[in-house]
Amino acid sequence: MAEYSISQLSKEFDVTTRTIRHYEDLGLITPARRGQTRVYSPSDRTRLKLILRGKRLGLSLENSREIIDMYEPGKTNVEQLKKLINAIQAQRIKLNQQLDDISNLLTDLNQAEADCIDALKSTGKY
Amino acid sequence: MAEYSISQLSKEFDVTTRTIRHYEDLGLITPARRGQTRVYSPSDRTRLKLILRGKRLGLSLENSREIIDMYEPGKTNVEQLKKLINAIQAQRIKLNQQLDDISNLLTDLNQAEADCIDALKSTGKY
DNA sequence: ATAAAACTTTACGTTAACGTAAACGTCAGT
DNA sequence: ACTGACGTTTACGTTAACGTAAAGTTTTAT
Repeated sequence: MAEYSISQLSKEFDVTTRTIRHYEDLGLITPARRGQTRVYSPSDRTRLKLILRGKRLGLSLENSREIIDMYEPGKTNVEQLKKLINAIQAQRIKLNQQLDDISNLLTDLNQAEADCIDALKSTGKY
Repeated sequence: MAEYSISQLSKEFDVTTRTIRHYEDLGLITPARRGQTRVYSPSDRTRLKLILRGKRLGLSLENSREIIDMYEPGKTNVEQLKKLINAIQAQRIKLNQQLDDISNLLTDLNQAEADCIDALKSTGKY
């Protein structure tokens, strides 16, 4: 089964069809058509997956597109490649910052939780 | 120096004063006033810091407020505490998902970069 | 004391990322 | 032939998170 309908993908990734069409409007996915109906390939599905992952990371759709386009072919231009490498560097920095933030936040959450539990215990209701 | 002006904070964290006032509008920070002028305490500063960290992690301001409020006092109600613990659990799950996403994305970026460099090498211009 | 810098409030504008509704085509099942 | 389920386009609406004036006050520097 190397094909998907829009509602299949919408169910699989738990997004609305409107959302998927929106991504197409922005040129993030360009499914084939059978008549008027959209037909999604595994590659289209992967792109959607990457977009959603980007979303979870707080990337803009524009930003996601840039990253996703890195994996595509036709990037033979030297200047393009150098720009991509720079973009990757920048992205890596952001991600490492995020890792740091998450680590800190998790620590904070642990502390907050411990405080909560202590408070509960002291009520004798835990 | 246990005080900060709005522009001091705006410079330190590289956000506009408008942004800081916006957070106040939403009830995220409530600085004291000297006359009409806002005066920020170290605690206010910390709240701002936490908000901005939340932003980097893709949290909404509302979401950030909930988390930040966890560290504050006056949460003596048992039900409140249980709700907080649940919220913390949910947040932890999201963060772990993010960790996973970042790890995957970093791997992808490394691969993309390697491909770029290979492509550059083959042009003999690297 | 006068200009520049920093503060204030009020309020309309903007962008991203969709939601929502209307109005219509197409095909499977009864 | 009719009813749903699924698909389509077009287009206006909405929310979050500020931006961007405008118009005024207060503080600081020269």
